[in-house]
Amino acid sequence: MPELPEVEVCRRGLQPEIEGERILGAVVRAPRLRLPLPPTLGATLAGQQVVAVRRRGKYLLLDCRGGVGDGCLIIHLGMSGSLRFVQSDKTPERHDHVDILFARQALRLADPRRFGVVLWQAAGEVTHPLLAVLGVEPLADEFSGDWLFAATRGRAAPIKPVLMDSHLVVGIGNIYAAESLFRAGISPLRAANRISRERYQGLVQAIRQTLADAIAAGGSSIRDFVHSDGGAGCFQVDCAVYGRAGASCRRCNGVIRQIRQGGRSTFYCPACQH
DNA sequence: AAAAGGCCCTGGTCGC
DNA sequence: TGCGACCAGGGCCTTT
Repeated sequence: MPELPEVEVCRRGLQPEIEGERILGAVVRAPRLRLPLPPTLGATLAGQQVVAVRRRGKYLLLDCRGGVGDGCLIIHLGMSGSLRFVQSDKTPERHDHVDILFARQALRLADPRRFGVVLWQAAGEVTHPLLAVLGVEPLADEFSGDWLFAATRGRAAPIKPVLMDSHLVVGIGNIYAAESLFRAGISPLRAANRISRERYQGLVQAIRQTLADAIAAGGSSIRDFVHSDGGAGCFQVDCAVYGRAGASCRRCNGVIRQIRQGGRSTFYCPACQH
């Protein structure tokens, strides 16, 4: 499932291909994903030039200029979304919901589970509600141990679901939350407001390193996919704890445990994480 | 305000 | 072999 690193790698793959290019139109084959698709997307995008490819959290933002009016195409890949370039006349498969048409190729969105989002935001409007509520970027300077310590005062919930709260910090999903906590030696069960400032500094470093490693791994594995949501769903092919229930911890040889938090699986090493 | 649970969706896996 | 139960999971929503 695409978390921040996957989306960032996707952005980097898209940028050289479409920045500065003109959109000829769009084909929309599904009425809705997580949200209804803009019914007039093709007409809105026709003639637009892509002037920038940005990322905010797990959202891809394609800034556009020209056409019927400037704006931004907002794409979220949900859990199972992927983008790839195809020849425009290539027969779409069952879950190929949207094509963005360029002169030499089409950018095709597939999303079997339909948790993704494609929206158009006209320029000049207030920040889209989906983006307005997002927290800080974990790779930005602002995201520091001091900041996270301060932000978690009064949060009695376990640290793992707190890390996954996109209103606090964006882009950290189930996999990287588990991996980062393992790297930092912090139990996913520990209350967020019972972690010291010093340990938060270590956690922030662990998060940054985990995300950076995954981006690096993903950047080296791109082929024709702009983004691949392949089996493991994470570029960090070599997860230390995620998906390893019952296996032995690589640090202490203890047994990796799987529990449920907030309806979601959590993997951790009870011996290494406190 | 925070926290917990439900819901959306499809494909893969597992037990009978 | 077929079928139903269950799981995966981001992010919204509602309820407490």
